[in-house]
Amino acid sequence: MMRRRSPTAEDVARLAGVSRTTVSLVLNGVSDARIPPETRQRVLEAAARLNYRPHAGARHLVRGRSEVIAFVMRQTPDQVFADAFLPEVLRGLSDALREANLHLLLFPLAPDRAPEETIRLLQERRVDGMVLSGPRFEDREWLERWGQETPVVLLGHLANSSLPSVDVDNGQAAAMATRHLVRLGHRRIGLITNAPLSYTASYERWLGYRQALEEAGLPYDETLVAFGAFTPASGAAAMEQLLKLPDPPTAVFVASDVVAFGALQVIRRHGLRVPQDLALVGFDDVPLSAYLDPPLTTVHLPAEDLGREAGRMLLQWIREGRPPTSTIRLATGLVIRQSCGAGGGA
Amino acid sequence: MMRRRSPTAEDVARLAGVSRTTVSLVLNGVSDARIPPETRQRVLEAAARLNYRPHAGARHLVRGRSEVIAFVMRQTPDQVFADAFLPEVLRGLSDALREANLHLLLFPLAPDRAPEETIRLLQERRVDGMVLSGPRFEDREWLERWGQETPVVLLGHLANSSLPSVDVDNGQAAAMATRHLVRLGHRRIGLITNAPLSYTASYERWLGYRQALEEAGLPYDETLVAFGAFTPASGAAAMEQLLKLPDPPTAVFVASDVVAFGALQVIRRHGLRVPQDLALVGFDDVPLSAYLDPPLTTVHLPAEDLGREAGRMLLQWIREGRPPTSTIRLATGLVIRQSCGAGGGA
DNA sequence: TCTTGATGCTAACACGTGTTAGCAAGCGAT
DNA sequence: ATCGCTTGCTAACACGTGTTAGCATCAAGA
Repeated sequence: MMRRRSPTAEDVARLAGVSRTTVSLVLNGVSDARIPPETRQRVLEAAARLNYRPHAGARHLVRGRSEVIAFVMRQTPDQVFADAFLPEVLRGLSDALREANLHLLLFPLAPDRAPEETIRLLQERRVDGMVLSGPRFEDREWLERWGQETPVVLLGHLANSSLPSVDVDNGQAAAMATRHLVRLGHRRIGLITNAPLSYTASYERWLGYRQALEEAGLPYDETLVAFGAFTPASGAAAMEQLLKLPDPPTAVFVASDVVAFGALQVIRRHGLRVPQDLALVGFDDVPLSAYLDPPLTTVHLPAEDLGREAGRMLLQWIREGRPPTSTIRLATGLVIRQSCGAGGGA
Repeated sequence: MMRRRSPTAEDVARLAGVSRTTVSLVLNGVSDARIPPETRQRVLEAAARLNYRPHAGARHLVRGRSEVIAFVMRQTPDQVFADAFLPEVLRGLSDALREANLHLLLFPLAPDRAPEETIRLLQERRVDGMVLSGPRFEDREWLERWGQETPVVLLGHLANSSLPSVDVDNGQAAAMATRHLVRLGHRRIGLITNAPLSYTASYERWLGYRQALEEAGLPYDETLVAFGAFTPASGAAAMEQLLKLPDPPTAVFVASDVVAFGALQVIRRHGLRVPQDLALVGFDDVPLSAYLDPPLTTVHLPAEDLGREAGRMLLQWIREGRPPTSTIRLATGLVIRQSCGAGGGA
């Protein structure tokens, strides 16, 4: 197990019978250094024979670029839904970064912890950029400051922030989901939010819901709105509240699949059938919501695309040296299954 | 946006009125260098004032340690179940690594891609170790070779490999699940595997199932075994096959929750009730299986612990300089809900 | 024959840190 | 006065790479 020293450019140079400089010029393909093909060949062969790999640390030192992007996860462990998409997001992101030879360094940062420690580590690593997934309100200040020195892209939305971000078009999506219920003939349509309205995404979905009602000439009835908070349990409580109403809704848009799971449980406990007695539309298209009974009609969240777009924006910033001012809002689609009552094949 | 040069140890030295060596000695807390408290204080203050952070690349170069661990994800995007646990695993892993100041560098490596490219990157980065999640049979050779030079821990199991690994005790778990059904009085207990038996985990669960039957004096009936392959669709097909039997089982152990989702759908389509007509036990305890109808009784997979243990083993190898020969098998627990017919509160 | 310019290479510096060997000053003991 | 020992520091090297300036050699042109 003695860990032997890896070959250096010096070793390659010796084997090829040239100087280390020449090795560097050849391997980096410097074009204005006129190296004749035969020398080039000798160097390449020597490098291959020794299985030479340039030392990333040394390269970082001299080039000033670490070729590393930090991925900071800010969501709580109980925000299950966010978790469900993490792998997809990571795939999209690393896909986008691959072409630029950038790598992802992971920094879990639980929301109940102060960011100082993580900031320190980010600085030590001299990361070339950062993607923050699930920014929180309290993060605004340090993020803005950080953004002065290093490219940052937010995955999700942060109010009053000038940083570029990638998110789903929550308003459009929620309106689309609600419109779908309107089109199916419902007049009393409830809303269970995915989180308190202090969360931007939650607020935007609420706005979309209201907009769709307004378009349809339906009144906004406050009693038909209940608040979830990430978990199925919260969805169950919210649904209980709605079912207790003297005149309960005939359809509910639940702005999170996971929250909808709890809601669905409660509906069943009350002996009601979905969609006959109560129609349901969710949000997120969690991988397993297709396998509920009944399969959940829901808004599809393009997780991999979100990651990929975040990667693209970051690359753009890095390449051009200044932040793209834009904020990207990805459109979503409605996945019509059976919980809304419009489903085929039930 | 001009990216200004970060302060170096030299800058700190100048500000504190000492040499760079002294700065290094103070900041690294070298104990046998007798630095008087007041000098120490001056250096610390200067470092704080300049917000000095040592350059990780330079450190890597001189120390020979990158302080980075590679996390290689080998699972396919459609192995949904693996995805579901990734975030938890990552949390456990990075928790364990934090104390040693190690960080996680992510390498998605789709199973249909050759590993050479990734190997090259791992070598360039000079990672201090690696965790491979979801090793595949074809990976054995390069992994063994890699393990000669760098610490590796497998998350999951690889046949005929001498590398340390962390996995769930599949046999024990499957036996426990099957025993539970036996105890509930079932005599004809079916099995739907999570994957073809060529997968180690699948094979071990099959063995555990057989063992439990044998303990109970029940015959092993080949016709009661159907094969799933990761997806709900495969579970649906397998369950169709079992229900077509002249004398179908009264209970089925499905060795994967996700596969069980498909199976459950088919059961419902046949107009059968769970657990009254057919009892079901799953495997994995996917976050959402608690919200099925009925909630799924299942074997809990301690994902975060798996990650943490993998981290611990890796640290041990790094510290002691030689691989721990052991393979860790984490015990699991049965989460009794309602699909098995023993559940409370239904 | 001398100049010019291209060709094919290399010496040497820079990047920011950890670490070893050792230097100067002070001080007590011989 | 000399020796030895401690205290408090620093000079200098090493780590592996990218890059700039420049050095020989040779051929062609004046």
